[in-house]
Amino acid sequence: MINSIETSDWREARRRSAHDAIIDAAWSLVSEEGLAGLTLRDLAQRAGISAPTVYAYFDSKNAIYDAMFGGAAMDFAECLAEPLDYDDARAALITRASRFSQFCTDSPTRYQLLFQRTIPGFEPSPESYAPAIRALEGTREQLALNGITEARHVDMWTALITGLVDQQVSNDLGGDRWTRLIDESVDMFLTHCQPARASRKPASRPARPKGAQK
Amino acid sequence: MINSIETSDWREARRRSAHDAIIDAAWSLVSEEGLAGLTLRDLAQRAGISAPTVYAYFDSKNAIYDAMFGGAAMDFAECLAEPLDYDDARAALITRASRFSQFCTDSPTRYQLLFQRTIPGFEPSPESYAPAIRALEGTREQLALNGITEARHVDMWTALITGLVDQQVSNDLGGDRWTRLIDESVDMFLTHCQPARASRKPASRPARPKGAQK
DNA sequence: GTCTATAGCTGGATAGAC
DNA sequence: GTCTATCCAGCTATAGAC
Repeated sequence: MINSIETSDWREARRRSAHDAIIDAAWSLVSEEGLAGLTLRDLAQRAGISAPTVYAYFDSKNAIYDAMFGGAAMDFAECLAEPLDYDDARAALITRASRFSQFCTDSPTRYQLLFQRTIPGFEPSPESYAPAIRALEGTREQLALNGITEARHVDMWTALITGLVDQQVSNDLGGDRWTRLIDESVDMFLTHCQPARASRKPASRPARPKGAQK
Repeated sequence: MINSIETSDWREARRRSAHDAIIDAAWSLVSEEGLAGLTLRDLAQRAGISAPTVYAYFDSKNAIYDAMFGGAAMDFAECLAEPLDYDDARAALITRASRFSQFCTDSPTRYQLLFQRTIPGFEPSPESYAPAIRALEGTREQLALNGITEARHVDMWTALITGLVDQQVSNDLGGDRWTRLIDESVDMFLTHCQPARASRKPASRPARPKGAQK
């Protein structure tokens, strides 16, 4: 990608690409067999290497899960960090919720890994977890732009949106039975939480014209 | 329990109690080791029998999960079926949501088994699943008593409540960070969904004075 | 770094005596 | 129905040659 790299970076790049190839194979595998269905043998076969070779890149099976988690968390943060329409705080909030929903329904396996802790002995490392925290911070800022700052309202928001997504993923995969309710749900939420605002579309934006997202 | 039972019922009763003892041991085990941590060896040890003896009562490991699921589903339906205050539809709805929440947070493992399908090869049998359907029907009726009949509003309700519970179970086990938001969330929901009603407390109940539950 | 071979373990399920 | 003994499959992870 970048011109003029040194010899040691060469090796590093090669190693990194093999590393990534294994993770790609892992995603491909779990998308078919489920998260718990990941085995080193199958993974190695799909990656075109032998099982022990995997250990040249990862210390353990959980290290593979952690790398998957870390990558997914970064994708997640990136997905939500893309610029929004700052002229309409409400529209931006809906967009954000839709992106979250889209991200989750795009890959239920990824959703399961990131948001439902279901793998027996696995806990993500703090490094892998960090981007997810950044994303929540972004949510908080986005809500603040809508005049919502109370902690309990932020909690209501996360419950509302994850509830919709969870129902969608659990009970209507591939459909839109719940995700299509995002608009109305956000309306309901804003009408309830926005303090002294009668109509839905805010006439004046609350402070801060830039820098909401990353 | 009942007087004058026949000899064949004796045997049946004994068998049933052994059956139940195994399921009890299974719940005890998964509450410590997690749902995926259930193994026939550990289960047998906790039940005070040998591993193969388990097969005298269950055809397979999944049959054990199914029995657990069935019992939990019946408890669930029963929990929600207890009589409510029919004088105040809104209060009854809140009570129902609180019971659901309580039921789920009482035993996260049971919640996981019933509502998050996370066990690799396991699908509950229709018989085991039936009570859960009954319970959802009860929810629908309870919502109808609040004047809420549109399908999309029923879906919004389930998403809202499961969202709160899910966040509670996932991120604040043992606390009440999200469950304490039930009241306010129900208010928000009713204010949004109740068609032509300005105030929260309905002056007149919509039809049907009895038979909401069960 | 990559392989073959295999250790070491744990799991579900079965055989057959009692 | 209950046991002991065992089978067989699958897994993660390591050893050691190349």
